[in-house]
Amino acid sequence: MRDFFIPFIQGALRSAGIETDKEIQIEKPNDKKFGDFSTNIAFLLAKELKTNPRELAGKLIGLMSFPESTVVKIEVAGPGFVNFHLDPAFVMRSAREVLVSGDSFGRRSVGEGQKAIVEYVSANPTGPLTVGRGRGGVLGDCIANLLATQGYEVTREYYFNDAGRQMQILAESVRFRYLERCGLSVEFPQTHYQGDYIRDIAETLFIEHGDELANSEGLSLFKETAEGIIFASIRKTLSRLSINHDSFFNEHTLYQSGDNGTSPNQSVIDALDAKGFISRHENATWFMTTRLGQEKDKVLIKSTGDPSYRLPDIAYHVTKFERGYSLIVNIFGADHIDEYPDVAEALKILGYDTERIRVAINQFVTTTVGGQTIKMSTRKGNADLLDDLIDEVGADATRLFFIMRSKDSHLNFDIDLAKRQSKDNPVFYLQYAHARICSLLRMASKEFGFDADAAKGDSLEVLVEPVEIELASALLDYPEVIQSCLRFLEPQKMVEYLHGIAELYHKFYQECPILKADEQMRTGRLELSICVRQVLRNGFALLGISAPESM
RNA sequence: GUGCCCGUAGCUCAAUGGAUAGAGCAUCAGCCUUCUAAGCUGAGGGUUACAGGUUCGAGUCCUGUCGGGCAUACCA
Repeated sequence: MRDFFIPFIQGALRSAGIETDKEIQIEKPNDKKFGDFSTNIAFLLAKELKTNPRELAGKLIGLMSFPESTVVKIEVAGPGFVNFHLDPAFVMRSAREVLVSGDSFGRRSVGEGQKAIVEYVSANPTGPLTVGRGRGGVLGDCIANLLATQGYEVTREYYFNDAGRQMQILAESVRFRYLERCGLSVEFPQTHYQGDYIRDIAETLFIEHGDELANSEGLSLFKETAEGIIFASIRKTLSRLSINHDSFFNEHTLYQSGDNGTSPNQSVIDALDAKGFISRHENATWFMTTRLGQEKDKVLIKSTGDPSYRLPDIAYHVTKFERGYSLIVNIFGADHIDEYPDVAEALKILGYDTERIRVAINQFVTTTVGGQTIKMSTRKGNADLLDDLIDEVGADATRLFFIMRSKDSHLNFDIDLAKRQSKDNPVFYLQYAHARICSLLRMASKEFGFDADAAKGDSLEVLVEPVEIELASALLDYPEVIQSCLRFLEPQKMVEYLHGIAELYHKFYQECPILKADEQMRTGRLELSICVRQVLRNGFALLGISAPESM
């Protein structure tokens, strides 16, 4: 809807002989007395034109003319806002687009022909997913969904490492538990994974092999078994939340030589070396980040000869560019906050355009039960598990709670609140609105033979109640909400928006009789209801929550 | 110590640099012989942690102070 105004404002600017590259901002005033839309363009230009905003605004509205029955009033208000008042019939006519576009309402083609990659979760298979990981997972998944609506060809990728030190500790942990299971007395180190799932894996091995592994020193069977079981459980947990990656990138491939005889890791070292950013001392290979103003250099290859996590991280990102992605989105937890800057610096040195990369860092999740905070740690085995959370509150509530807050804020996941099957739970509020419409349409079909699938929106224009106009106008904001979510990588704005739609619908439902109205009015209100249902459905799909037809 | 995030109603949180800072919960007062009351209407509740600055305009941007979280590894 905002786009509607742009050409007219540009036209007025041209007529006034004003050239500017300033972005024309259209906003929806909070207070309706300021019109349906407004622009602050006069403020933005007043300074460089050495005039006052009110005067400029007055001049501009004199140069704007809108088609019949679209904008009914333009006025200058306050210190220089230009406010537009729409013809309600224009709003209702426009709302037909929701019906016409259906499931693709809100879609755009701006990303057409471009590949985007979203990397999220990326937990190493050392244990079951914790609640904290879920937040990044849902955030990444929603961002991928949002990008897909804009025409991007989206890859959802999971990056993992099954070769590092943590996996070694995992294998040893399983072996200790296995030896215990064989009846041998061993001391389980505090540094190792304490969780019960280690015992379960050991039990699996014991059932399959009895105690015949007790004397072998090799760890590979322990590691492979653990990895297989844990990875399967991670993927199962994710799929419960409708998170399904289509690419799993194993860090190990970065160690293997390609066609040119060098590994991606080695290529990074060589390239950085050529630029003079590599030094070798103390038996290690260093990335000279001090040349970039940092306090210390960073180790890329340890004195053991193994790369530190930084090197494959850089090499991994190189592959994202080399695989042809024009948009690269990374979702990290706050604990990895120091990881990305070094990667970005290295990529810049190697000549890659880091502007294509967008990083979303989500803050931590604390869960509270009965007002008490649970601290989490995978190593100590007292983590609150994502699976347990889903068991308790359901997949829809889990997803919604994870994204209903800004990623920059700590999330306080109140399990008691989410568990309550009552109006306190925001997911019910949204879903109830959808179910209510479905029920209404079922009844309309039964009583009047109303065919929702055949509705074209021809009767929308008979609607004149303020709440009806407001609702239709709000529905038309949906495409812009998607763009806003992407601009800030904040799907939470969609939750807020849908909540507002649900609220307006409930109000409309309360104030306006639908099935009891005369035929024309009834049809118009049913059509508006279908529009609402469509926007809710589309929004729910982006957020990955279900749209129940009855509750 | 340094870097990043946060500090907004009793609680959990919103608010592209815009006009009188908004929702939900909780509290209080109303609305079902009427399409789903899992709903709606209304009321109370604020020096946006504090002090400066930038400008037509600051919760938002800049500087500093205080408070909380995270990170500061040859772990990932």
